[in-house]
Amino acid sequence: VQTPWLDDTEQRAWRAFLRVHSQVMGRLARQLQEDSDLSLADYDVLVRLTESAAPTLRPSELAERLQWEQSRLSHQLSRMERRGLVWRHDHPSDGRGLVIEATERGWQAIRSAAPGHAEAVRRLFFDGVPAAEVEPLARLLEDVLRKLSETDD
Amino acid sequence: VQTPWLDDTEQRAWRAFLRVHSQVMGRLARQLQEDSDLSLADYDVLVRLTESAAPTLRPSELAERLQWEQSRLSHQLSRMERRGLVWRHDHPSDGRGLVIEATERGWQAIRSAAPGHAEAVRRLFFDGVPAAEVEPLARLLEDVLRKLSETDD
DNA sequence: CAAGATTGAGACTTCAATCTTC
DNA sequence: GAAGATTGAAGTCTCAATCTTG
Repeated sequence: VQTPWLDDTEQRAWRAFLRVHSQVMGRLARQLQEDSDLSLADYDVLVRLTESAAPTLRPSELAERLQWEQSRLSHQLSRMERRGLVWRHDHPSDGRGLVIEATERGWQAIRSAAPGHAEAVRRLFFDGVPAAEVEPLARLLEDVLRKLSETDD
Repeated sequence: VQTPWLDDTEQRAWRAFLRVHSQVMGRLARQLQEDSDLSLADYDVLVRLTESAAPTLRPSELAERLQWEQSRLSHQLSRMERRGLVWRHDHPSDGRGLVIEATERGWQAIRSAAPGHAEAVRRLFFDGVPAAEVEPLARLLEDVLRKLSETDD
């Protein structure tokens, strides 16, 4: 056990991390909304749904991939279904469950939104990162994730 | 102009960045709530308020430091005032404005919450980062921020 | 009773509209 | 009219409670 406080460099890194996240996400959200009438949550759901090998996913599986709570996903799917972006039908063999599918409208939305979104991520985030540091950064963040998955609290 | 897509390494880095943020923030929020009955938003407001050299801040100045919208801050201050964490009084010289101050209860809350929060940030984030990479990481993120501040969209 | 999923209430954020004082 | 700040409505997230089927 060490002193609880962050040292100056940690403080700088941590505050910069938080600011980068809020700045980039804020701008990405506005860009997506204006250009494609999608929220970031809509976008993430559609990405996971359409990048899946299978044509449909169960809510629990989708929640797992998004790392969302079931309840959050359920509310989100209700809103997206209302707007015609996804479908819910009964699971073919498990009467307790459902199966989620992107509608044609959902596919069109994600196909038309993806290039602009990816371009924005590159412009807002990666333009500030030297090419040679992208791989080390990915590694560092993946190491943090690995550490996190080993602890409960 | 290049291809709009992210390459594999960028994709890895970006997804890891998002996951680290949501994982860490989710756990920090639960820790703060359970140990100190504060939300992350409460915590951030109190930090800015109590780390200020002056005893009070105007809402616009506080919003600037938090990088929050005025409206968000106003709602947040209403909730915090209701719970006795901050005070709003009329600005001494500018009749349009206000001045915000942490109450004694607010000071106690932040003093008692800060060590546990800092410890959690270190454990959840920095334990996964080699000491020699903290400074380069801070630099990298600050460079991204600098780039961001130069662009509008 | 477990698992899969939804629901409703309450807290939080955003946007546009509003109010007051300079 | 512009600046400082608040308000209300609509959308979103979390938590606990609930419903249905295995």
